[in-house]
Parts: sequence; C-alpha cells; structure tokens
Amino acid sequence: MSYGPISVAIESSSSLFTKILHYTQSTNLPKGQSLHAHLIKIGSSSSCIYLSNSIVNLYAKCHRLSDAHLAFQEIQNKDVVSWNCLINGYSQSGRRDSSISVLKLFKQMRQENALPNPHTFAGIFSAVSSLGDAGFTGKQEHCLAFKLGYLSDVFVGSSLLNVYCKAGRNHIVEARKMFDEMPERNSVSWTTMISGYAWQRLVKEAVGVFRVMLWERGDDANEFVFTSVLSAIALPEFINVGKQIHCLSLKNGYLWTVSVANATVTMYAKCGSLDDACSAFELSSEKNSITWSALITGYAQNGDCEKALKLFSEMHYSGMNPSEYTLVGVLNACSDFDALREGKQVHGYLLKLGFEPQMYILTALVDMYAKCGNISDARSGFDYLKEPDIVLWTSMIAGYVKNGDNENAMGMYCRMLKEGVIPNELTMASVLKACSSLAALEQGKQIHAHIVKHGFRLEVPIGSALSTMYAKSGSLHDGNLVFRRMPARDLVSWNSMMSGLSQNGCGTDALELFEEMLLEGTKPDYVTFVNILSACSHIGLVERGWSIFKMMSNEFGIEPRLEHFACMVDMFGRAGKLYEAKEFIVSAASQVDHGLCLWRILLSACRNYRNYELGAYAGEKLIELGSQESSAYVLLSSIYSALGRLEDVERVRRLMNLRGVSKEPGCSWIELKSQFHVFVVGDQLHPQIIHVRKELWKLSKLMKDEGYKPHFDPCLELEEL
DNA sequence: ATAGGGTTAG
Repeated sequence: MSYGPISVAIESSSSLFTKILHYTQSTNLPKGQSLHAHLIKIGSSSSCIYLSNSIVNLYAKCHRLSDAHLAFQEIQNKDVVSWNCLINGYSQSGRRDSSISVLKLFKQMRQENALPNPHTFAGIFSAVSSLGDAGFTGKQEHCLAFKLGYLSDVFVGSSLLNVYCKAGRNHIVEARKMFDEMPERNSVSWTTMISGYAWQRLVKEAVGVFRVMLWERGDDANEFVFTSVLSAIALPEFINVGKQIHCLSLKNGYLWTVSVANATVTMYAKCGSLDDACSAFELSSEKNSITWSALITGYAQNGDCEKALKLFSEMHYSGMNPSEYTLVGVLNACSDFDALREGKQVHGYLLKLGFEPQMYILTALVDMYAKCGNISDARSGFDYLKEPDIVLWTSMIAGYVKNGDNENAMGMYCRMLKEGVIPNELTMASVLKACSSLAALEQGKQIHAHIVKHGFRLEVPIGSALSTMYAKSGSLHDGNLVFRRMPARDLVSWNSMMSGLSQNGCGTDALELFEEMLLEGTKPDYVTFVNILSACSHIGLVERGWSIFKMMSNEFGIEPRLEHFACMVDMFGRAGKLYEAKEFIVSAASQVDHGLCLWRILLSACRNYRNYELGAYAGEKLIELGSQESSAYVLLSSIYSALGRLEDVERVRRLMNLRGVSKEPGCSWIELKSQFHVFVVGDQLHPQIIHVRKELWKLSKLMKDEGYKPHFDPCLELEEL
C-alpha cells in the first residue's frame, strides 16, 4: 500500500500545467517543447485532458500549426476544447489556406458528432470573415449558431457581424441590421461595424457609427475604435473630419498608442496632406516600422518618390529595420520614379532579409521592373509563381503596355482568361489601352463585351479607356456614345476623346468639346492643349491656334512644352506658312530645348510644298545638330538632287554613311486566322508572294479605274527607295 | 484548471 508515487505524479502534473500556461502566454516555444517531451516521457500527457489541450494550445499560440495538429491527433478523448484550441490556432493565422482548413476541421468536428460551443463559432466566423466575399459561406454556420442559441453571445455576435461586414457591398446592410439588433454590444462590436464601413469606403456611415458610439457609449471607446474610424478617412474631401478625430484622439489620450498614431499618419497621407502626415509622424512618441512605412508609402503614392526614397535612407540610419511593407512602399516609389538601380537594391535587400516571397511582394517587384522598362526581369518574377493572382497578371499586362509591347499584353490577357482568372478594372483599362495603340477594333469590342459581362461600370478608368479605344480605332460614334454615358468624366477622359476626334479628322468637334469642357468647369492641362493645337493644325486654323497657344500660358498658367511648339510648327507648315514656321522655331529656341524635333517638322512641310531652299536650310540644321534619323539625310539629299547640287548630294550621303545612319526597312503585318503574316518592303520571301502581288496589281488597277492619280514627286520617290 | 471576437502598413 503505497500512495507515494501517485501523489508525486498528481502534484507534478498540476505544477506542469501551470508551467504550460506560462509558456503559452509568453509564447516560449523552446521551454514549451521540452516540457512536452517531459510529459511524453513520464507518460502523463494523455492521462489528463486539460494537459493535452494545453499542449495543443501551446503550439497553436506559437504558430506551429502542424505540431498543434499532431498533438491534437494524439488525444484519445477529444473534447470541445481540444477542437477549439486547434480551430482557433488556424483561424488566428489569418492566412487564406488556414481559413480553409478551419472550415474543413469544423466539418470533421460535426461528422464526429462533437457539439460546438460559442468559443468554436467565434473561431469559425473569424476564419470565414477573412475569406471575404469569395468565401462567403457564413449562412449555414449562421443558421447553426442560431439553432444552438448562441447568437446572443457577444463574442459570437461580433465575429458573425464581421463575416457580413467583410462579405462585400451587398451584405453591409444586413450587417448593420444585425448590429442594430444585437442584444449586447461592446467596444469590439462597435469597432467591427466601423471598420466594416471603412472597408467598403462608406466614410459617412463609418463616422456616423463612431459619433453614435461616442454619444452613447463614450466610455467603451479605445484605440481600436480610433484606428478603425481613421482608416475610413482616405480622401482629401474628408480631411476636416479626419482632423476632428485626430483632435479627439489627442484629447482622450489615445494618440499615444502606436496604432492610433500610425493610423493618423496614414489618414493624412491618404488625404493627400503630406505636411500633416509628416508632423503627425514627427510628433508620434513611439515609432515602429509601420509608422515609417505609412509615411514612405504616403509620399510614394502622392508622387513624391524622391522624398520617399530619402525617408527610407533616414529610416535605415535611424536603426529601424524595414518590414516587407516598407520595402514594398519603397519599390512602388522606385517604379514611379523610374529608379531601376534603387529598385534592384531593394530587391537585393528583400533577398538578404529573407522575406518569404509572398504575392504582394512579388507583385511590387514585377511592377517595379516592368515600369522601369526591364520587362524580361518582370517576366521572370511573374513566371516564378505558379498561380499568379489578378493583381500580378494586371501588373504584367500593364508592364507590356507601358513598354509598347501591345501584342504580348494581349497575349497575356488571353492566357489569363483561359486560366479562369477574373479581370479587374485596371486589367480592363490596360488591355483597352493596348487595343487603342494597336487600333485593334475587333479585340477592343470583345473587351467591351467582357466589361459588360463582368458588370464593370463605365467609370474612370474603364470608361475613358473604352471611349479612347473606339475613338482611336476610328469608331468616333461609339467612342462618343461611351463618353456620353460615363457617369463622370475626368480630365483624362476629356483629353482622350479630344485626341480621338482630332486624329480622325474631326478637328471642329474637338474644338467644340474643348469649349464644353471649359463650360463644365474642368481645368485643362498641357495634354489638352497638345490635342487642341493639333486639331487646329489638322483643320488649318492658324489664327485660332495662335490665340489658343497664347491663352494657354496667359489664362491657364501652363507653360508651353516641346509638344506645343511642335504642334505650332506643324500648324504653320501644313498651312504653307513656311517662313512663319521658321521664325517660330528660331524664337522658340529661347523657351525650350527643341533640339532636332522642330526642324524635322519644318523639313517635311518644305517637302510637301516643294520649297527646296528652306527645306535645304532645315535639313542642314538637322545634320549640323547630328540627327540620327535616316529620313532627314535622305530627304535632304533628294532636295539637293532636285536642285541639281550634286556635290551636296554626295556630301550628305557620305555623312550618312560616316555616322552609320541607315534606313530601317518598312514593315507591316496582318493577323489572319490567328496567324501573323509579316511583309517587308520588296518582300520575296512570303510563301504566297506571287498571289499577294497579283492581288495588289488588281487593286492598283481598280484604283486607277476609279480615277485615282498617284502623286509623283521627285523628292518623295527618292525617299521611298 | 484548458479554448473565443475587433484596429494600423501593400
């Protein structure tokens, strides 16, 4: 009869239990693990359900989900707490795959007839809410929780509220109804509702709930409430509300928590007031990497990339370690600043710090390489991932568009659709841009069909990209229809519609649109004037063009750029006012560094009007300035030959050879039955070249029969040789 | 005795 060993076992078991709790709370994994080993050794790990559950919880809280799962499977007599520890471990990781595991576990739990309790549902709903609208399966679980009578539990209620809040615009009204009907609400419920509205960019509603809360339950406010409501304010028009909340947080003492201070910096940055963001940053008592990231990203997003990069180096010297988010912000700054060298350094930094190549990091890298013109490195980054998400696809497609490779952009888009990825608004805008550049009306129409199919609205950027596509492809009527049906037009939409009209010979309509735009109160920018001046040039309105050119700087304070000078020279040139054009170029020299561009335009105009004297003058200017354009040399030498100045012809030809300028052969292509046929000038290689030539001959004859007279010009002929 | 919900940085 000896009770000794048993009492020792019991005693150590209870002290072991206290230890596990302690290690779990302090997430001390090494100590916890050795304790687990000890438990296995003395064989008491399976004897006591409290101990076994605590082991599962230990691993779960230390983010060792697979170990938690193993410990869970070892338990013979699982109870609801065992399930809850594992389920909540998975749901707290916030990762997508873990959230899916939660749903699987729950299904398994019910198959094994374990009865969930309110703790279980809190975890389930938390996981479901992190899946957003894509994983909105909350209805069944909602019913079950209702059936079991758990909805009055404030934990269950709040987490379920979050499911509806994160399930997309369509569910936010149900969420509000649920919130209004909750039998018990605490600060978490209020935070959830406010951040739900913030998530949907429903600023007024978010601030409204916040106001009611301060009024009714001011004592329940905490830093979470403040960070949520601040996150709702992300547009310049709401900056005054933001300032009020900022003051309130200061008055109530919440500004001294890092999260509220960070949210304040972010709020000002998103509202476009970088000065306020900067002072909020400087006044924040405690800075972490998020504080720095918020300001760096703020500068990057407001176009001040230089400042963003400078801040990053300051951060480095202050000894603060960057997080992935900081580096992503810096990468974005590099992308918009065309800073490939710095971008590569950040890439190196990311590798050095050993960050997991998560989707958003890779997206930022691909975006950076693509925007900085390094499309092949962008593509390697893209190919690295097995299942690129829509943002990554869009970055890659936009990258091709930006680098002028519209064919590859379209090819990527087709591949993306084949792989079942649903495009977003930015994807559509990018591929439409590619169609515009290719003047690919048929493909553009297909994209239009996708836009209708996916239910995208004709807002900026899709609306303006679509109207541009139609206008640039020559379908002015359709372009105008889309333009008129847009709920709101921004400057870019007006500009692109104007350019469509002007490029397709409807200069008068472009000018009318310009007047309409001014009447509607939209302020023109330099692009507007490029379009308008080019419209004047195309329809020969020299006087009008002149007055608009003057109006641009006098009335709108826009200094003329090279493009405007070019339009003006073109305008004079087309109207045959060649000497005015020359005078204009000479006078422009004091205002803009036009280099070769303006003389080249004048040279063409001189050719069209056969003014060989002035043409020779312009051509000599071009050669003097070291032009690398073959057409300039060819034109000039043909002008000299037309003037009979053979030594000059010889001189220009020699110079052309000396400088290694050569004419690129003309090339065109056509897509037939998804195969591209390419033709080069004087082509003999196409397998069906004989048939092509026969057809060409037939067409020429038809043209001549219809009365077409080819335009023979000694200059022109020579140039085309 | 063990287990639960909400916030900020892309």
